[in-house]
Amino acid sequence: MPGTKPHDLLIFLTNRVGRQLSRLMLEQMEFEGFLPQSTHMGLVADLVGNDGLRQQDLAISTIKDKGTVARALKQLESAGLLMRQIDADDRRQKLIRLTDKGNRLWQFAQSKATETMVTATHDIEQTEFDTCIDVLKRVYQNLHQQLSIPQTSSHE
Amino acid sequence: MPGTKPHDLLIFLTNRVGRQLSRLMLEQMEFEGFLPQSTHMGLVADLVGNDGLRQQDLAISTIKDKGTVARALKQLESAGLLMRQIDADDRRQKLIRLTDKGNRLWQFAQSKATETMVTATHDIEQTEFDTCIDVLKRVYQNLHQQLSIPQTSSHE
DNA sequence: GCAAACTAGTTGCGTTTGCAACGAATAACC
DNA sequence: GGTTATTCGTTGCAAACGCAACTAGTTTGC
Repeated sequence: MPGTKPHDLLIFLTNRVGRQLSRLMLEQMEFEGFLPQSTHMGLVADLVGNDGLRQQDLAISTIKDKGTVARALKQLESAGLLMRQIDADDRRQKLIRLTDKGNRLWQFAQSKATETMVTATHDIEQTEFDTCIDVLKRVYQNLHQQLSIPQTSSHE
Repeated sequence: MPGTKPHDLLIFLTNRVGRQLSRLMLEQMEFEGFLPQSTHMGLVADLVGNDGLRQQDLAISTIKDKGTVARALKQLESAGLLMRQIDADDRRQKLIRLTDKGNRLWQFAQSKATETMVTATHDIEQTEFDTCIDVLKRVYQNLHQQLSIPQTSSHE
């Protein structure tokens, strides 16, 4: 990627590394008859240890359209990986909770991820890697607020 | 994203930050009547200062299917942003070169990217950011070899 | 020189995705 | 209390993507 200024690299590097990791990991990810996709795993990652999230929350954190989230959750539910329960306090929203099988999928994914990550980071020191993760987390947080706002409905 | 081990974060962080940056930047990217998409900009980024790449090369570096690349390049060509010229030495392959308009698109994109990147990195020190870029570059390189190999045709 | 194997790019097809329109439930306003 | 505005989730639709089959051009082996 020559000809780019440093700050331009981030958008291409994140997109490409993300796709690389997704492709390499997902091809090993068949779990009890279910073939998860990138979208599925992103949702599961947020749901681990976080019972009771709403679909809207997941759409915002994963930066996916709420329709996309709805469909992916439906598939995960059909596969028995999570449950969607209508909130009694506000019957519009559904509260989402991983099942035991969903949690096992997450454990399985973590074990499978190790090998790929060893290859990916074999020449990278731990402190450098940690800095990278930390920077990405902060970028994510900084942009998160930008992206959440657009609910300023255009009413004409 | 709680409940994750450090090395698991990379796949989700890269995918999410990549999508965040793509969405924020692309919505400002209309250029002389052309509305570029993430795939278009990824290709242009590789073509800047690199005349004569083949479609196959671009498919590998951007980690996209060659059909996807073919279609995106066709659109960029129609918009007058690049030219595809059949290689006289090997008439199967097409050599790709940005036009002046294509180079102007890149300049335009860089100018538009600045504001978003300032927001994204306002609380991040330059050295940290550089380390992050460097780590991502190395991860990209390490995985690149993994992904390029699959041409070991299964012949049975 | 010719047939088989291979490679670069294109195209058809099914899946995934984002956008927009919709229905149901709640909140806000008078 | 009833009307209007918002919000959450679903669904229709069109665009984009990956896979696989295909065409055309090149290389290999005899």
